[in-house]
Amino acid sequence: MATTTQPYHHGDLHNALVRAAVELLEEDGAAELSLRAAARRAGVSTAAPYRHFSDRDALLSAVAAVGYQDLAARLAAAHPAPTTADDLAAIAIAYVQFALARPGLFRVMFAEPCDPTSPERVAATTAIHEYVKSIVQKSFPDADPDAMADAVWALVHGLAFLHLDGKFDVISTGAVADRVRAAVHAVLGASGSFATPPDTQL
Amino acid sequence: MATTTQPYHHGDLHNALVRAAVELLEEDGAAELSLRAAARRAGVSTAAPYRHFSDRDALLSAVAAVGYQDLAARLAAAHPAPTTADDLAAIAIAYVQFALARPGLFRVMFAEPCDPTSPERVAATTAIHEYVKSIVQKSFPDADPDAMADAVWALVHGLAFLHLDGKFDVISTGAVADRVRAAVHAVLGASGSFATPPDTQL
DNA sequence: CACATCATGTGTGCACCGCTAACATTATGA
DNA sequence: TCATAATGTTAGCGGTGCACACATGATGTG
Repeated sequence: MATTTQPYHHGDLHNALVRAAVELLEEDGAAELSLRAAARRAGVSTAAPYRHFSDRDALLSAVAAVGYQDLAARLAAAHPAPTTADDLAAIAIAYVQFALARPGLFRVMFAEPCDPTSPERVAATTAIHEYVKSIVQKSFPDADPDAMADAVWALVHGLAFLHLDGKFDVISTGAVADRVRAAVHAVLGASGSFATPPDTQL
Repeated sequence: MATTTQPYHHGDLHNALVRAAVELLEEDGAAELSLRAAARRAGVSTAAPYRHFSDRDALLSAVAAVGYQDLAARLAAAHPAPTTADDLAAIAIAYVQFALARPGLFRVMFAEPCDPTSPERVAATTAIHEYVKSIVQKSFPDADPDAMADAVWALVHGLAFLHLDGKFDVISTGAVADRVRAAVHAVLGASGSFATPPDTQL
């Protein structure tokens, strides 16, 4: 029989809270995520979440973890085995568009002054780091893999944040993609055109 | 004579609040900036700030604006007229160290879901953008200036954020500088070692 | 100088927040 | 069977952003 009366115990409140939190972030990308709001959406009292998360930060870390996985999936979908600059640009565009499409989630993942030692977080971010490194090793076999991985992630991450914060005055999604592609190509084809060293210069 | 009794009118509450807010951010880089805390530090009631700032966001924008100027000064001090990759690396290091030394301020400048149309903000960020562009034009005369400016700012900005958020597992300040330098050099010397196009590849 | 006006301060109150403590209910296993 | 632990509830504390009515004093006009 259907139970119109809610059972006292939720059953899977932990996951329900994470899902509710993600939904709230999707709906209002600007607003801060409130533990109480997540509880309301999950249909429990305001104190219930504390049985599953030690504090707000813990819920945020769990939310961020699902965000990292979503992001990884998006990047993999953008190009399975990138080798050329254009392949990398496609992944960069996917990264930036993830940030623009889900700003609330993206900020929780990266802009929140959270506890960076949360196991969920470190596992997910380490995975991203390894992913970038593996790509970089194939695309730039002669470069220092660690340094190059840092640089590529930073480039893409920086593009995402600057676009997200409106530091670049772009509007349409298509224009964003073009601009990201141009930036990636510019920096990946730069060393040849680097200004001549001081001694031979005017 | 000294006036131990505070006058009813503050005199320059606007600037006092901005200064108080910056101080609070410096003292506790992690904490959220509270309008009430800034008011307390400035020695006025909790409602007084609303005579000078329409809401919390407006104060944050003012705080961010001074942050942008400080940052610009730091960058200019790092190297007055960069042309080589090492010059650019020095500026990148200054940018990252600004973020690490003043995390609260840096987050207000870039990580806050604020109104990006605030005149103070756009003026300051446009100035940074122009600054980066002028540097890039001298260092990479053959590159598309706009695309290259986007890329360079994004690279440096991304490095700052990833270090700030602990996505890179580094501790000492010196190690951070080395790692940033390596990243900048890696990406600025990459195009020559780009993997050969698919047709000639295994 | 007298005085109206207005910018800028204060006090109070509301709704919301994170978090805790004490209590209620139900699932679990000895 | 029934103690116990897990997981819910209600109530409450201090903090926050913000709006309202009111107090104060600087400023310009007769």
